[in-house]
Amino acid sequence: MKLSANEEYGLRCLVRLAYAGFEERALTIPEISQAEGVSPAYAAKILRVLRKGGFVKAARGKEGGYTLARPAASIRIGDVIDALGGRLFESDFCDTHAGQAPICTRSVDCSVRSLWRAVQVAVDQVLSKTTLRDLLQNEEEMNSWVRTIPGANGLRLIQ
Amino acid sequence: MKLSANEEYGLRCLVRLAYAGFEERALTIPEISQAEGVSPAYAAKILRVLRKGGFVKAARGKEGGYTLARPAASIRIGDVIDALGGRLFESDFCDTHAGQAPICTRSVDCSVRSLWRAVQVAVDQVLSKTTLRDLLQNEEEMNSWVRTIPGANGLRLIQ
DNA sequence: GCTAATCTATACTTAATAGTCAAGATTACT
DNA sequence: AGTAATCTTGACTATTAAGTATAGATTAGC
Ligand code: FES
Ligand code: FES
Repeated sequence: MKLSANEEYGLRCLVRLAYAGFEERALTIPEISQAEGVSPAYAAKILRVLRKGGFVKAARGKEGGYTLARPAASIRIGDVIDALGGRLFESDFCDTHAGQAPICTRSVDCSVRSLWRAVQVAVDQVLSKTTLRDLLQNEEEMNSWVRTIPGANGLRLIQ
Repeated sequence: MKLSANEEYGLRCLVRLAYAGFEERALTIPEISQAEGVSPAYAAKILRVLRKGGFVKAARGKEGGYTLARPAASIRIGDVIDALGGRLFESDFCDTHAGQAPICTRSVDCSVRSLWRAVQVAVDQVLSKTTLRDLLQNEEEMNSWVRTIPGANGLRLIQ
């Protein structure tokens, strides 16, 4: 249960593009790569995923670069994370368990599955209510915003 | 953001041991391996992690096998998952970002970090309130139980 | 003490993810 | 048309996670 490298860097690239969008500015791979501290080749690979997911668009040639494909407020972070790293608990998760025969406690009636589903729902509750626009604020503002997510209102971010 | 194989199988092994505990029975590696549909060698590897985490204890020799190290009600699933697969967002996560120089949007003031923290809190809210004892019920019972978790009360398990 | 059943430890192989490289395609500018 | 800046693609290598193999240690029962 780890964030993948794609998720970590991909989201950060998107945020950076969103900021650049304020000034109607496209960012090139070298710019993004340097800003995020990853190699240009790797940045390119990540940007490709984001492009195929429909979150950014690219312009080639001189004066080219990447921009958001649509307004930050209409980009759900949940969708972004799905594109970059898949879901924690896919709906076919239990079809692909290792063994064939005596799967789980009681096959079709499994409390563990219920737990995983609950965790996925908890994650989705945060990620599907957050848009890229929401990430364009400083950490403190973001902390208080997160507390307003319905269903997650008990969240204590300060440990 | 995927469940690791360790997490998936490790938790299932624990649940099985908990059921066996009802009858004061130890389970051997061959038994567990067959029940969960993984190789004996792999089951052994997973059981070792669980043992080192203090969740199960092993008895060697004839009549040996694994049993829970303590009552199911005192085994928090959050702790189990931590031992099996680490946390989504470790506290030093942002210290270990790739590049050195211009980390994240504004280094010490990062909205992305706040979001990851919120996701981690959401996950913990489910996992730290669930004990192994809670998993010893059927799926339907488990579903309704999960809905009672404070802060997660908006959870809809049926999609 | 011997044996068979059991766990334990470490090393090894395979598969998946992370990250790099190089050749090609597009565009703006002159 | 030529050139330099840019994205695009697929193949490659490196690192980590998943899974296997093997030899050793412990215990119960005879
Ligand atoms: S049936 Fe998939 S976790 Fe139990
Ligand atoms: S500082 Fe770590 S995600 Fe921004």
